[in-house]
Amino acid sequence: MSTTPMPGRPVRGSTTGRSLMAALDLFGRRWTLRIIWELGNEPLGFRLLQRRCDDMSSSVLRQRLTELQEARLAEVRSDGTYALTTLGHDARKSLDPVIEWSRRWAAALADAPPTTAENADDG
Amino acid sequence: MSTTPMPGRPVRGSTTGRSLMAALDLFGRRWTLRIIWELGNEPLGFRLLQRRCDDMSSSVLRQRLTELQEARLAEVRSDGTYALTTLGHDARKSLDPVIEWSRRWAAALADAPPTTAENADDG
DNA sequence: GACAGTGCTTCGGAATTCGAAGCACGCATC
DNA sequence: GATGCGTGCTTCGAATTCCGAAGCACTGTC
Repeated sequence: MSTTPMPGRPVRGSTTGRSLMAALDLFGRRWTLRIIWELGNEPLGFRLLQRRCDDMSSSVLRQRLTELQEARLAEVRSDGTYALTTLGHDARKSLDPVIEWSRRWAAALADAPPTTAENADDG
Repeated sequence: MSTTPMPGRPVRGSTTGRSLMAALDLFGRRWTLRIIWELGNEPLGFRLLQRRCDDMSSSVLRQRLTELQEARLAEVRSDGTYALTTLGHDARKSLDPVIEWSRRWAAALADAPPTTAENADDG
């Protein structure tokens, strides 16, 4: 454990350790983006957060929460719930353009549906 | 195969299929963010792209490239190199704030260095 | 033909994720 | 004080994903 990507130290699969690569590595882990997003809406307890994340595995959630805490993006509040730190909220806000893009993405795919094989005509 | 997250269809572990969740799932796969980033700088051939991504596994690169093509973010050009589509470049641009955030992240951690697991319990 | 570089595939092993179960705890109700 | 419920968190076997080295077919150069 404790392989949390951090700026300034080597990133998984890399030796550069540039902050961007560290961020890309941190965010490129399953559920991390989603957790930040859900936590950005409101502080949540462990089990409720798990439910919000499509009932993701509790073991992985625990690991992600630890990573997020080590990376100073999340913290435990006095009432026991998890919340984003100032840095965490800042990160979540940086995700806003991605959110907007996803809408354009959906619209673009709707306009020009993929003609690939596996996507048969479903009405 | 073909588990590429797409807006409008169920996302891995989910049944909502909202475009945001699809995007979060797509980006939350190892190397995906990095590939988009590298391809955003310039079109690259398979092996060169692999090198740019810290010599990531070719099998995974192949899979990511397929997913990116299915998601209409990347395409193969006439000269055989891979490049981002308009949608892909749009996505990469939406990542810019994340880049900027990663710098602030590095700066914040430098100011208040992590207490590295078992720490001196300061205040 | 020998050599080098390309995109891409295969495959055994390592790492990550999953999912269900369980533990210790607090808090009501009985 | 026993029962039931909900919590945060842990454990662990299995499924999935990722890794990494090797190899194939093809292209171009000498």
